[in-house]
Amino acid sequence: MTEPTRDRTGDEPIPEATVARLPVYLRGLLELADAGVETVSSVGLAELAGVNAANVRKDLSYLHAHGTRGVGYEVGHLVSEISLVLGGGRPSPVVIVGVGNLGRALSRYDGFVAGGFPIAGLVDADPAVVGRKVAGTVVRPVDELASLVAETGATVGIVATPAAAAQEAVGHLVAAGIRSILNFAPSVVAVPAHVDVRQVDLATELQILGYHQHRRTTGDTSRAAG
Amino acid sequence: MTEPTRDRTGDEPIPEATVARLPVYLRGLLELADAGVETVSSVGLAELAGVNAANVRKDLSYLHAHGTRGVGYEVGHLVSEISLVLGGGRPSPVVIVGVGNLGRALSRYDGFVAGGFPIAGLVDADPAVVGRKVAGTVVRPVDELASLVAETGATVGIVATPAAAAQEAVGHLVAAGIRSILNFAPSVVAVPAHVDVRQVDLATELQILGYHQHRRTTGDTSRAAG
DNA sequence: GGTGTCATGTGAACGCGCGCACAAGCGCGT
DNA sequence: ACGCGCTTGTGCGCGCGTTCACATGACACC
Repeated sequence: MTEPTRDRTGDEPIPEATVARLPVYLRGLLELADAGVETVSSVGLAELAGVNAANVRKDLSYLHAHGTRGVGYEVGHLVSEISLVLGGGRPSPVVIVGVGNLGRALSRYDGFVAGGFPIAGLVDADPAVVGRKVAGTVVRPVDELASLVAETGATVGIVATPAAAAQEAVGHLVAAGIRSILNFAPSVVAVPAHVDVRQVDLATELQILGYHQHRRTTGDTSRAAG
Repeated sequence: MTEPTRDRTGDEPIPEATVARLPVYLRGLLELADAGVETVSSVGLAELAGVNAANVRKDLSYLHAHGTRGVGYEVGHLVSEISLVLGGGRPSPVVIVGVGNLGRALSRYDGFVAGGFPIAGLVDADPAVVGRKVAGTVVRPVDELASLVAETGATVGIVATPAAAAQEAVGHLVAAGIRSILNFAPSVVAVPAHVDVRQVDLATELQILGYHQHRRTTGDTSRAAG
């Protein structure tokens, strides 16, 4: 086992692939909790999350969520443990930059609030949009971004601008003190080292699907089935 | 898992990681083409895409897009080559299931059409939504999904329903002959082996960001060594 | 026409992540 | 009390992906 420098309680570096699966586990666990289930095995959780059971066990071993041999894991304990690791235990208000079609949809998306990410405010560069009320929140101008972040304690920024404005939007967010950014604009943005950006590109996802489909139809050797 | 037995011209299996980068390259190349640039080096393209230059070269080596030593790659050639690999050369109409906030935003998203994915139609299970016109298209009931796919030749399905309805929506799409699905619902869905599903979960992305932020603030290594 | 400069293309090594398979351990029934 | 069955926890091997480093080769300039 490659043991990193330290093994302190609470801040071992969890592998990125594991972190990406934790939210999926959490969703399944919350469903189980709603259904009144109190314990779950790695196999059960694996099916719920669509991954391998050994993978689940290894993932959970990175947390302090030990299970009971012969029984399984306690659902409630796992929920609180994963929630703690992912969110630090408290909600992270989100600022959305760019109130176009996508920005409006995101501001109304229930999953954010449910997942501990309430909408702290909306910002747009277009004067025609500023001042309008969207999803119960008044859209504010870009130059109020810093004060908005300060007031609400927002820690996450969502960029939902056109591609051409994405880099500028990110710049504003960074200047306002935001260090976690979710970028929906189809544009590679540059950020300082201490800022974390995740890219969500809808068209890219479709193009990846397109590759596989194109591959299945043209390079299809299963045509004559052998 | 497809059989990597064959190595014919035109359908070598391109590594998944490479496929995921090709759309990013394509975006950068289109910008260059717009700017009138005719050739680009692997270093230039790497900066544009935010990846390593050697990675770019290896990625492009999987395509039939050979460059010229000492000069670089021809932008136009790369564009057509990547487009061909990703889309098969022709547009793939998209059917959107679920016309809630997200579905409406997606139906109006310009990037889809620009990327070769025109909206073929909208479908919803809610009778109150069916018949309404969204983004210039009339929402149709779920039971017309199969005929809609047949009429429009749609090849891709987007699921933008609540989580509880996602599995059913996927079932309808599969039954209608769709083999490429982009699922925005926060739910793991089961599909037959010949169907390809990509998951885009907004809340999950935020939670991953939350982990890193939580880690930076609590397990701050800049504190004291040892 | 020769030479220098530059960029491609690729061989090899490193690291990460995944999955198998097994040992360790807990609980329950007898 | 004891053994049996179930499940966790993990060591190990394999494959993918990334990156460095270098040889190959084309173009431009003189």
